[in-house]
Amino acid sequence: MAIKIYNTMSRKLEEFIPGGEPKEQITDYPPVTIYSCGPTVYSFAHIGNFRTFIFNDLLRRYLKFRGYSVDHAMNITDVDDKTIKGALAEGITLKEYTDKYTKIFFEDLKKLNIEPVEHNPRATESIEEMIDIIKKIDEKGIMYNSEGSLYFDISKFPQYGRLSNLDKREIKAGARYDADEYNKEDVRDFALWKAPKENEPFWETPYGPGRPGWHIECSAMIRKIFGKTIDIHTGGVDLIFPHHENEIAQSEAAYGEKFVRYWLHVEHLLVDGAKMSKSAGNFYTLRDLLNMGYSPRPIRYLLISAHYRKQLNFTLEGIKHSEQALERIDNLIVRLRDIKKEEHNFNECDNLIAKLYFDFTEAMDNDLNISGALGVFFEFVSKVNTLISEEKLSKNDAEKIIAAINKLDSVFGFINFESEEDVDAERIEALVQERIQAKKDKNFKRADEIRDMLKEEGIILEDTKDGTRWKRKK
RNA sequence: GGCGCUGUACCCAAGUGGUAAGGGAGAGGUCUGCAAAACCUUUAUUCAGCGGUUCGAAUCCGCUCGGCGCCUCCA
Repeated sequence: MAIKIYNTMSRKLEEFIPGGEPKEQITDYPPVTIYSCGPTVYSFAHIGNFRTFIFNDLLRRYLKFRGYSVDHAMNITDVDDKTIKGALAEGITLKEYTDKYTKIFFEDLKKLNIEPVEHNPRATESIEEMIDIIKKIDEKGIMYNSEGSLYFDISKFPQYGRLSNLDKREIKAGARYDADEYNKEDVRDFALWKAPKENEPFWETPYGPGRPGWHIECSAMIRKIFGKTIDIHTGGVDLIFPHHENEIAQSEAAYGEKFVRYWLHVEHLLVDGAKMSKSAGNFYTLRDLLNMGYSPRPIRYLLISAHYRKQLNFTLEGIKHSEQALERIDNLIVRLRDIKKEEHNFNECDNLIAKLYFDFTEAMDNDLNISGALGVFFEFVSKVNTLISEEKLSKNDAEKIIAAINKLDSVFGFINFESEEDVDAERIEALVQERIQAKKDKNFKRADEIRDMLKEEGIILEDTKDGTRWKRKK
């Protein structure tokens, strides 16, 4: 059984073979090389952006779950029109400006429980490698210089357009192909290197001073970090054209070898039925939502729970639904931890867990079908709840089940969330004890009073036959 | 105009040829001093619509209607 993923290049579901060479065992494969297009650090990322980054996270986590090791890079674009403009507007250096938003970006990633990746190259730290590629392209005569800017010559790269299927495209009447201020021979040619304008930062090169075009950094970083064909390249669907098409053109023209084996593209997050985007103004940042009182955990759940190739319509109601779903999982774990029974009289626990793994893997192997996998998981939750109600599980069974849930959570990343120690634990515990005594004394008025008081603080009490447990409402 | 994604219950969402997963919400029941949690039962003769292929289709084909995106910076 192998993982199947949808490759934008072939528009088909393909069996995933890292390195292009089938091996006997998963552990025989070299680390899976992944490159993900990261953010341009000119302002806060919005949660549409995070949908893609959470998908990247799901992908690498699942590969690891399946036994692959991963070598994953995500870039930080820290020089482009927007960052330059932003720095200028604030009267600080480009570096000061981009450092600020880079830091915020990584904080947000952490809040969403997105694993750090192995490499986070910055565009401004990869100039040398960009020039290397440009030299190669130059040697092959596939570029030209126009007013100090260097352009890739589409007409000399016949494969251009294979990824986006736009090679034979007709130009829509009125399309703004003349938007670029520079002189290009063909409207579809794109800048490898841009001549400096007034007040803009620039780097000295054998081709003269200037700054990178947008697409060159990804090609350069991939070469710098991986040095050869990579397995997976990810990004939002809006990057298929022109960004990824241009990356392919640059890298394959320069090095004459296949650039990427599998192209994975994440569909957009919609809000009110339209694409969430900065320019449209219809976006939420993570901070917006946190300020509204939502937690990162249900946000992660919501963004991860729909299949990545389907548009997902974001609503605040969706976050609430996610909170409820998570509560169901949390309640199960609380119940499992509460089991004290020592003797074993149930023999199906291992089978139940084995089936969980099998069905989960089957769903996820199919192009990372997380919704199917969640269905499998919640069926398991129901079964275990029933077993607990029937008092069939021992403490040992419960521990095995918790371990299995944690194993799946190495992929989900929304169950075990960092939670701070409860500073009020002692006080709450004392009140709980007082209430137990009140109940014994049939003083239900006082008992309810305590319960209501704690509820005000968001603390839920649950009476079980073994005593009272409490939890914070998430 | 070209290239894509998409339309499944009140909401979210799997299923891509074998007779509709799962979550939320709703209703009834069990348990409980009352709750909460959990469990049980229940909620789509039907998958935008209409044709076709097939023993059999939500799944394949055709047409129609609707939503979204890319073709310009964009995850």
